Amino acid sequence: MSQARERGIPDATVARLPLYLRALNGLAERGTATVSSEDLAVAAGVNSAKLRKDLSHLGSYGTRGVGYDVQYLIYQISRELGLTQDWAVAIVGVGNLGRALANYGGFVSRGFRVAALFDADTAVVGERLVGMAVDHIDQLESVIDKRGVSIVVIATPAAAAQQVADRVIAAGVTSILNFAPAVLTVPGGVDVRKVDLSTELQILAFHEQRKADRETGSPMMAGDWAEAMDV
Amino acid sequence: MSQARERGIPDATVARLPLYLRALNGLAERGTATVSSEDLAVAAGVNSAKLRKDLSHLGSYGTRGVGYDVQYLIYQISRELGLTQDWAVAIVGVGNLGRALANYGGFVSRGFRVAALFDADTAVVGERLVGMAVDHIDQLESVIDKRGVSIVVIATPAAAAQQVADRVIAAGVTSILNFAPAVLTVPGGVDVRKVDLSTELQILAFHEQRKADRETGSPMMAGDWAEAMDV
DNA sequence: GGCACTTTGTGCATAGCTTCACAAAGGTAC
DNA sequence: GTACCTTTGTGAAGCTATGCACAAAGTGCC
Repeated sequence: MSQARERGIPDATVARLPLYLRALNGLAERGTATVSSEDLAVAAGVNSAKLRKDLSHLGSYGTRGVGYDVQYLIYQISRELGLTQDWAVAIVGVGNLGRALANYGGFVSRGFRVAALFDADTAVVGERLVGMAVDHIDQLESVIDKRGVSIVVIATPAAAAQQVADRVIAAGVTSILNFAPAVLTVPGGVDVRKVDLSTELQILAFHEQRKADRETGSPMMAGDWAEAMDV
Repeated sequence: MSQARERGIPDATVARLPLYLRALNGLAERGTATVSSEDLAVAAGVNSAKLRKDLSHLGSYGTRGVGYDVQYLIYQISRELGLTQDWAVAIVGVGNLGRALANYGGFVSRGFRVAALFDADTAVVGERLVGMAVDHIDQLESVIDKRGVSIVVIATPAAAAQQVADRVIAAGVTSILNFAPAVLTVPGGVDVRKVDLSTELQILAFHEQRKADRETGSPMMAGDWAEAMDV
């Protein structure tokens, strides 16, 4: 057991725990009782040594010669991730994306609950969505406080994102998931994660282009950029 | 100049280029002509040494004592990311998320174009969205081929994701952006990036819980897990 | 031209992450 | 109980990424 459990799980490990959890839930649904690190690693799409090292950060929950008890490991990971308690999530910005998020099934699953919806557009305020009325952004602070919201999802246009972040932080929120394509500046102690669709596409485009270059053998030269850009 | 430009930009750098590009576009809109690594780093929310090292991988595009020409750098990064050409993107799965993606403004911006929409539900097929009719999934291969689609976004339920991936790969696609909460198994040479809402929330929950633990000083004990889970 | 100032590009040290490889530990069969 | 098999947990090595700190290179003033 040695130095495990001493609080200090690497970020890279934390980022993979949800992946393992999903794989384990899949196994549990199919009635599997125990699983080896090798099999679980395949299901999660990672290297088995990495998987074992990741799990060893939580404690020594496997049995040598046998593997891991699926249910027990699900519980331990859930507990570590804080999913054994209920998190009240607010979504700010009920446009296309905000609606999609509110309706997204897997979202509301284990541990998370959409507790508030906000929008600045009075035409949207009052509308009901997943059994919840949309509140006006003016009520942000009071509703967050009243409903015990601890995680806020920002799905507003980029221009509004920083302002929303400032307000929810002032209201005591310290965890933000940002879908707006904007860099948020936040004080220390506040966690921001961002999901950015165009960034992901651009990364894919980079690799796609590289594959194409390799085939044709024409690594585009740094030619007349002014022409291409008309500056 | 030394060893730059020798093809082999670190993944971590590639992942940040879109961030720099966005910051630069912001500066360009405000009419800024040149920018120092320090200022650009602040705008992008990174360390300036890291920024300079990242940019040095593309080549030596700055001027000592002055900084970087905003327009020129925008062009160089765009070119490196492959945004000077047009990418035809298909979205598979026109549910809430698929619709949100299709309508998402920043998505269709620079370099990307929604060229096809697919769904398995005949009630959705034929519907028009962003000037584009939804095709039935049966037409997947032929439409991908006809419209030159090279990047596919999977926004289907998890159960359908692998099957969709197999089909688009068979149709010649080698870049996939996966929004379905499923691990995709793909052959070598195919790039998959995944965006997972519940994973992000779970990571936030982990940190949020840890903050709470630190305050109350009650690091939840590994108690009767069977009770909590009812197994 | 020379000097002072600014800012890039990068060598180097450090930190963090990944992977290998194996000893330790548990199970099973006889 | 012993021998053998399986699989975990982890030390150690290698690799990648980060950030400091500074020499090199440019600008502009006089």
